[in-house]
Amino acid sequence: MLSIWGILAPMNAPRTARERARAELTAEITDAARRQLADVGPTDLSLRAIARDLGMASSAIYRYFASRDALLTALIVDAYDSLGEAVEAAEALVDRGDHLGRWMTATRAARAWALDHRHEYSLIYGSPVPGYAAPTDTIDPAGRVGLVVAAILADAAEAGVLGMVAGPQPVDGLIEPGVVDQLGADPAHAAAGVQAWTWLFGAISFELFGHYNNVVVDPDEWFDDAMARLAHLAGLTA
Amino acid sequence: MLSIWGILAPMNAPRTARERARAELTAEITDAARRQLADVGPTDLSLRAIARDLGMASSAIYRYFASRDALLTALIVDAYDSLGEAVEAAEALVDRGDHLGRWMTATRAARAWALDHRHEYSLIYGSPVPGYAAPTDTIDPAGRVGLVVAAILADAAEAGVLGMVAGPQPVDGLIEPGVVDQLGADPAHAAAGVQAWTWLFGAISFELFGHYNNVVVDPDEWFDDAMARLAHLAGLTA
DNA sequence: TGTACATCAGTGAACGCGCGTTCACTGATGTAC
DNA sequence: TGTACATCAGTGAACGCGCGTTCACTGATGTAC
Repeated sequence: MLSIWGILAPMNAPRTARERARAELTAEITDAARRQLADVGPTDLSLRAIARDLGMASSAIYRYFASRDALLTALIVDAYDSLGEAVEAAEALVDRGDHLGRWMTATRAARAWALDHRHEYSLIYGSPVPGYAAPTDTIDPAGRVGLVVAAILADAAEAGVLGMVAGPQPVDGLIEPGVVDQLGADPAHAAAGVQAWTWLFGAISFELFGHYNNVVVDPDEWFDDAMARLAHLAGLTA
Repeated sequence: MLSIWGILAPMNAPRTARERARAELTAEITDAARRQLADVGPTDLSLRAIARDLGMASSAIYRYFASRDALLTALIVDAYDSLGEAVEAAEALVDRGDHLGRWMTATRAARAWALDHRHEYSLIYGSPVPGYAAPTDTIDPAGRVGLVVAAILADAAEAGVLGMVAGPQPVDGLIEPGVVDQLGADPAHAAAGVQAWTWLFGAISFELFGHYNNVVVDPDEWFDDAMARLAHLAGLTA
């Protein structure tokens, strides 16, 4: 029987019963918080309500999270990771050579995740939670979807099927050099990629936040149309 | 001496001292609320704090607004109108034949307004305020910026300088027929216009909500580049 | 292997806060005769 | 023009609520000899 601990143990294994219990309860708290986010929005998320849900004293939460903000940070990281995983998993199933298909699948997966996790989506792509300052822990997970987009563009470039960026060519230096490197693209396509990334979530936010009410007929069709156009914009046609 | 009341009087003039006082205090309340929004975000907006700021009893607010939600609605309408006016005013100064210039000016004005009114922007384009359901009063003011965009495209079409929508042509029926009519465009350009409208605010939100931190070098340049590309997408090249 | 001490988890009461909303009341403004 | 009554603005106290966080304490788990 293969244990996951056998693999992970070397770095930070919960060895004692206490440590195991601690890891489990930490997870139970974030789970309860996520459950609460299903119907309540980040601002109304309440430590006391979470404690109630778990049948424990509200003060007990403080054994696991230093403050409400610390819990929020954990939830934000989890949300980015959950979204990132959903997008990566969906995209991984598509034929590597079908770059446009990979883009459409990845973006549809992002939208589906958002529709399924509306308040978790708000947590990461909505207006910032008042009084909360995101620590640096959130930077890496936040980049996962962007990296998927970048990989698609990079693969298309390598296959020689990446067209020019549509419209006026972006000047150099728009994107931080470190980020351009990380994306592994030429500056023009890096810029186009960041714009595609922006507009992907712009479209999802508009839908989720109700701006398409009485404007767009069929949100599914509409999204596909927008994403196809975005792909074209970034030079992705096949 | 021309009085503004002389012009507006016919419809709903505050004739008695009482009515005048009422109109003034209503304005003072929303002003105080807006002042509070300068540093506190929609969710934390407090009736009691507004009353304190005006030196009146918190219960007095209820003579002017039925509830916190009613006040929020007024603020939302005002914010849409303020944004709409800023965009309309800026755009109106540009040579009518310079369609691309009108687009760039309009979008820059939208961004400038957002940067100057961060929390008011959140109020209208951020995540919905929890527990608040937007009434229909907000629909018309919300459309003002969209109409400016539409007018630019329509004028370009009339002048015969509106190119095709970039990328795959949008299928018909994506946008509600009533809205297409209101925009006064063919269905393809109506769709492109709504996408441009979406992505305009997508870009502004990403900037305001911090997603460009450590990604984009110069937000001004970046915005212009994105908007130029968007214009191209909608067929606007001159 | 058993004991003595240190560490940690969880409790329950309390602190201090601010909020939206209601209500009975006082005093000023407006209206009809 | 003056009086009698109705309408409205604003007050201040109260209701009922929930929140994040702290603190002294009890009991269980882990560790060193």
